[in-house]
Amino acid sequence: VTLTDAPLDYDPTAFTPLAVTTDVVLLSVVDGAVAVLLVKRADKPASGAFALPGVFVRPDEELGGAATRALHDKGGVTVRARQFQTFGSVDRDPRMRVVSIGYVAVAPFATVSPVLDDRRQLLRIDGDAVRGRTNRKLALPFDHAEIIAGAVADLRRNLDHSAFAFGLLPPEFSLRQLQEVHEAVRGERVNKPAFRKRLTESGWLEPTGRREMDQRFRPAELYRARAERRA
Amino acid sequence: VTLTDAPLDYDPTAFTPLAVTTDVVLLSVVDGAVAVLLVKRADKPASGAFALPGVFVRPDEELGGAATRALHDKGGVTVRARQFQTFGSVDRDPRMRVVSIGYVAVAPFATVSPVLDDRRQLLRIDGDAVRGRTNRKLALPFDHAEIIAGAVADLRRNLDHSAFAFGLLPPEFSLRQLQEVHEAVRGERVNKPAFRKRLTESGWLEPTGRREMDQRFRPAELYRARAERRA
DNA sequence: TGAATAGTGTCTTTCAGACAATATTCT
DNA sequence: AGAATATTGTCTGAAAGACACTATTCA
Repeated sequence: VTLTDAPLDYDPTAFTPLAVTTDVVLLSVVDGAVAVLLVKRADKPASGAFALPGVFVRPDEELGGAATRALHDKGGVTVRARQFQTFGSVDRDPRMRVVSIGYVAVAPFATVSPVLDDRRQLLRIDGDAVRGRTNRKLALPFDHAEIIAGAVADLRRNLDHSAFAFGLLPPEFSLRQLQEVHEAVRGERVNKPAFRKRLTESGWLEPTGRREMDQRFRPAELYRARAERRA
Repeated sequence: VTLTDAPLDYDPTAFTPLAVTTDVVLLSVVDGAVAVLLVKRADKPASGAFALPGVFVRPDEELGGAATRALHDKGGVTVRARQFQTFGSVDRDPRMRVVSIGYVAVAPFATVSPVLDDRRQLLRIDGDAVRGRTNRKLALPFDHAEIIAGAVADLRRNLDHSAFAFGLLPPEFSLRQLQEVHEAVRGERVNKPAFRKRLTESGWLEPTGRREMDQRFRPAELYRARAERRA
């Protein structure tokens, strides 16, 4: 079915197709701070500027598939993404009207680091701003700053309600690492005993029996995330 | 700027415009149950069936504006709507590819009741299903059942975190009414003293000094929602 | 043995649920 | 007075923060 011979609904004059994209915010924690994967744009507008990986949604492609494709083809990373908000201001793209469906994904630094180069960077988020390699505040094209802020807010909201946060860590991790991730995302320190008690009794964690290696002092127990929550 | 002479991005073959709509889920509480405003469709497909009020987004129209227009023109109600999720399965509309941005709104029954007639009905939500006038489960067109379920879940999540729930009540209300609304949305009873203490100390409520009238027994104090939260 | 971090115990505060008592209004 | 509901008080248990203590590892 093409667009032109489709039956019309209600008000025939109101129906004009729009450009639809997905933009993906891949978040990670680097040195105790939340960071976002940005890709240097090859094309106009804003060519050469760092921006979120995004693609136009194809007519026969699911929205989640488009998000995965954006992250894979432009970001070089293959992880699951979750829809969080849609951005569609009339003037958000200078070329034309573009509605962008925002997706958020998380990954441990080790998963992202192999693909980083001149064109792909994992940049620290400092409050509302993204800071570049030289610690300068980056001006992002379109409304990508707003999209990133929305993704971080979404991650913060869902940190406790889901297993989402484990995606920021390697498969095996210590409770200290988990706490550092929580502190980085929430932007504040948390109480150690309370955090440990809450998490170990949450049913999400499974002890591996292994411990940290190459530590200078007492090594920590390692845990992994359970696929299914358990009592 | 028209779509055809716009500059191309990255992969030129990937860019085809899609139809974009907003569908609005207006929720209210009727007789202790959550209900949704549905409108009888005038056009194909599924003409004559009850469905969510929705419109195609115009090229020069904000998304929120399209949601307001859908609710106003098709629903006959003028209230603020909030974006909650975007639905875009390839086959969700039999005519063609349509991406729909879901909005949720709330209103007291008294606001909606004047516009109800044969074509516009406020129907009770029972678990996952919508029940019609004759208490029969209604089969909704497209993925509107899924959209409604998403809106209810969103309302439930945000019941405490925002002033959103006050929109389900008239400007002045008693604590008992407020508790009934919370119970209807959450689908379970709540503890009365705890609820009262939590709400009265939340900073959202302002006593009006007035009380209920036309009650057979002791009248309850009336409150109104504060625009700004206060200590 | 000491440095440094992992992990635990205890006290206190806060908050919500359970239950019941008191207060108010109308018939 | 009595019915019926509004409002409040008290007890209890769960959970988190503050603080400090014990345990473990390596240099």
